[in-house]
Amino acid sequence: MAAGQMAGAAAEPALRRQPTQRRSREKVERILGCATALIAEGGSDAMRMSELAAQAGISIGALYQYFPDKSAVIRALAERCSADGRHCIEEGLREVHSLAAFREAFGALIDTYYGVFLAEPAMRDIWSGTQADPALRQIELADSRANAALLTEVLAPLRPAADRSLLAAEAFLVFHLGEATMRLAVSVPRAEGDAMVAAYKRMALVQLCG
Amino acid sequence: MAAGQMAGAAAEPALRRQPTQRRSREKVERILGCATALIAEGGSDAMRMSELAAQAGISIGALYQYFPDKSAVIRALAERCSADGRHCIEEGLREVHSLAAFREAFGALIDTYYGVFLAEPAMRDIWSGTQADPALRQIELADSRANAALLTEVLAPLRPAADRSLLAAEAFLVFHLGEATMRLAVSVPRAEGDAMVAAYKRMALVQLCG
DNA sequence: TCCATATCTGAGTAATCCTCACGTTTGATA
DNA sequence: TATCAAACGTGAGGATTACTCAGATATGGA
Repeated sequence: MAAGQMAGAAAEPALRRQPTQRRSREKVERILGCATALIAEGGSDAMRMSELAAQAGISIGALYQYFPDKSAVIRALAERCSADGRHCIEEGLREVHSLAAFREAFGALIDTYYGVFLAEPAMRDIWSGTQADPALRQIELADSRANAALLTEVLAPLRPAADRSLLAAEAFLVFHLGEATMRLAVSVPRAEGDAMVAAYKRMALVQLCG
Repeated sequence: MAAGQMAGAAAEPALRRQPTQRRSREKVERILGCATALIAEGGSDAMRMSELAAQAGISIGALYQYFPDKSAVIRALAERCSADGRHCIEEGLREVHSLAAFREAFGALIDTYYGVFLAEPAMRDIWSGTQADPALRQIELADSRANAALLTEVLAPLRPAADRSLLAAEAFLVFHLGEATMRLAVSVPRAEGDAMVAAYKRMALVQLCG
């Protein structure tokens, strides 16, 4: 799916002012960077729009010229994360032409993902608000579906006997459970978290590779 | 000075006023019932404390005599849910003395849980706010751990070769992923959700029973 | 230099959580 | 039954915060 814009009723755009000039684009980047830092500190609920504006070195009014509301800032971060993740998966599955290669590539992807989760508290917080904000939930579901489609595309030729649409649904679930595993793993002692990620890998591979 | 009913120095008690009289206890019940209805309508973020007081037929001040703040209402509902769930699991695993019986009992429990999730939108919403409110997260983690301990207690004798602490960690993960599966399953078309729950059962049983 | 357009500013508005000083009800006891 | 202290209830208002808008400032071309 190449469509970047979300389907559905005419929602407000993610950015109020289209950053045509380079200066504006840099400002948006600075805002998002500050937002990441503030969310990492105390979560997105504790992030104050006034504080964000101050950190970014602009007035509250200017901030609201770029983003229509607070949730749009969160959404922009989520979309950026989502794109990064998909790119990572595309790279990781590029040269996979056997089940053995798939197992190895999948394990490596999970390890990478786990590393990012350990390193980026802001990311954990953003995806946790997924039920409260329907727009954010849409992003997450679309993300999981797209990633599952990538998996399915690689897996289907390797498992010609499997029903393709069932495979897609299972890949969707496996992906979602990967995120849940990460969230849990980073909130228990490190050794236990590592064991959980390992257990998840086993479960996922049994499900995906049979 | 108020009489020293404060047990711990750090955390505020779930109920501000101890309901010594029957009238008060009934009132707490009515408040929680109205809260469930309001959350089912639009989520806990959209629940207004003033609206909750109006629905329960009391003033805003009276509401705050029972609950120290809004999150305490949510927590009270979460704790109630949690206790119900644990009771359900204890019942379901009572007479399990073989792996075959375990498989059947586990499947039945998941089906029950899925049914509750489909029927109770308020429950979905409450558990989704789990990252934003640390106290709620603690309840959820403690709940998962307690339930995993129940599973482990039943499973360990059936799998004497398995390492018990590893089994406990895996049961913890499996439990958590069950919740994640439910959340996902209820937000996709019914047929796909059913397929996901079935896939989860397979994965969980492979992991738990070998 | 002058003007049109783009961008910025920050005090103010509205919505909401929660408090507190004071009024009302209850039930044990005289 | 009458009394009163403690339990319970009330709702206007304080405090916080997302978001707006009328006016100020910066920019770049003629």
